[in-house]
Amino acid sequence: MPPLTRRHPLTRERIFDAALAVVDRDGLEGLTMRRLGAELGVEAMALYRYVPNKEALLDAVLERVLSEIPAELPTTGDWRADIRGMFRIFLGLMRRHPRTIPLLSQMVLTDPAVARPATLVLAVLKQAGFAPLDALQALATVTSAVVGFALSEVGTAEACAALRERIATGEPLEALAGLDPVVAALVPQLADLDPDATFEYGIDVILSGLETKLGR
Amino acid sequence: MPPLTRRHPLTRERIFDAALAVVDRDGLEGLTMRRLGAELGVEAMALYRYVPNKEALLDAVLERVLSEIPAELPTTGDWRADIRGMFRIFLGLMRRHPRTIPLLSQMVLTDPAVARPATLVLAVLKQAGFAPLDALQALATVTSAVVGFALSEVGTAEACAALRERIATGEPLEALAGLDPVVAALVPQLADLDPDATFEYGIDVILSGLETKLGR
DNA sequence: TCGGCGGAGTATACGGTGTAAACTCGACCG
DNA sequence: CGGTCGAGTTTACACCGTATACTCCGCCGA
Repeated sequence: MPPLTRRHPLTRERIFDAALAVVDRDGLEGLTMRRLGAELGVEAMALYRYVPNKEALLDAVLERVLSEIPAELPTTGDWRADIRGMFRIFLGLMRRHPRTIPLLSQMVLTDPAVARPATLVLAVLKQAGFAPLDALQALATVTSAVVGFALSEVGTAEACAALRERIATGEPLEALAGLDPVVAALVPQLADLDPDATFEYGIDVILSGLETKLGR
Repeated sequence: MPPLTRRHPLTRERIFDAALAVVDRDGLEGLTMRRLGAELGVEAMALYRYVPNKEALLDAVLERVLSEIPAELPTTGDWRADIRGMFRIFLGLMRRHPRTIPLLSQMVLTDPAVARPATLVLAVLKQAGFAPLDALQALATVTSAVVGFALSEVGTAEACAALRERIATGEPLEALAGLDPVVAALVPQLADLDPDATFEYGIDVILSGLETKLGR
């Protein structure tokens, strides 16, 4: 990356790259116009020549993240495998940029950056034989689920770490006080759940559910 | 509600009620210590006698929302119907308080207010015959999905309204430019999707998927 | 009846935020 | 070589969360 000179001024791309880097490192509330400016060796107000406001900056960061989704994926002919693959790509995205998940969780289909990968899923579902309306609802189900998965996975991650520590030190969990003890005994085991296994479990559930819908 | 007097000072409960009211009305970023104080006829700093900081205030708002979940629900003996009912209760919660969804989407199971309804689901799954580990993973699947559903539903709601308008005026959708036209033609129909039907579709998918898991 | 005490709420202040408006100043073009 | 234009800076404002010090009322013991 060339240094910032009169001949190589700021760029929207430069700004968005730096913004994503800041978010990845410091989280969403660590992204500040002044901090981002400093990251680029520039005053905060310089950014406003390239971005109308902070909201637009965040939109662009979301788009930058989504752009990591390949433009097209090889389809195997097995729609279940294809959907599973897309699930995994999206989860990978969220694991690479966990601090952007609040952004990703609020994406809407009318955003072009979102519509593109969505049509990939739609195409696979259509090919699989889903009727148009069913394909749309299946798309909603799949995307909702994968966003929910990623949200709960990263959200629970550090909580689970704390939980594990509390269990190791033998400290009781006041969260479970007063609950049905038999059931409550299950909750601490959440800390031992393998995220990948849980994720694959969820995919299995949704895929076989979709299969049932398709067969009917 | 009695007026604010020396005999009836502020209360954590009063504060949390007002905070939820503000969030419901103005959204999360409309909730400000000063605004909340004004709402209660008090200076912002007065709140700090009852709440250590704003984060704790938001936690309490989340808890207040979750407290609307009934302490126990009548179980019908049909686990599928019971899970469906819990899905609907949770969705209702999010529809009643859509601006709190960013809060709800980040809840963790170690929070007592979250653990209580979670054990309700776990109990039903256990009763249905799920092995402990499966019940946990099924719980993760169900909660992830319902959070994802609600997120995408309210997130898409106003976008769909705009979409419908754009379609009515015949304006083309630049979001779909350059995409496979056959597939892209499906996307605008999202605006016509009935939220309830989409939601029930998702429940169907997950329930029949879980059933498959149970049968194996 | 009085005095002081404690606690609820206030006043003030500080560093941080997003951003509007005016400004500077160097590189290019005629 | 002088003017212009545009990238970046400076300054300013309203608002944010919150630390600290303050005020002042209502109760309690004497």
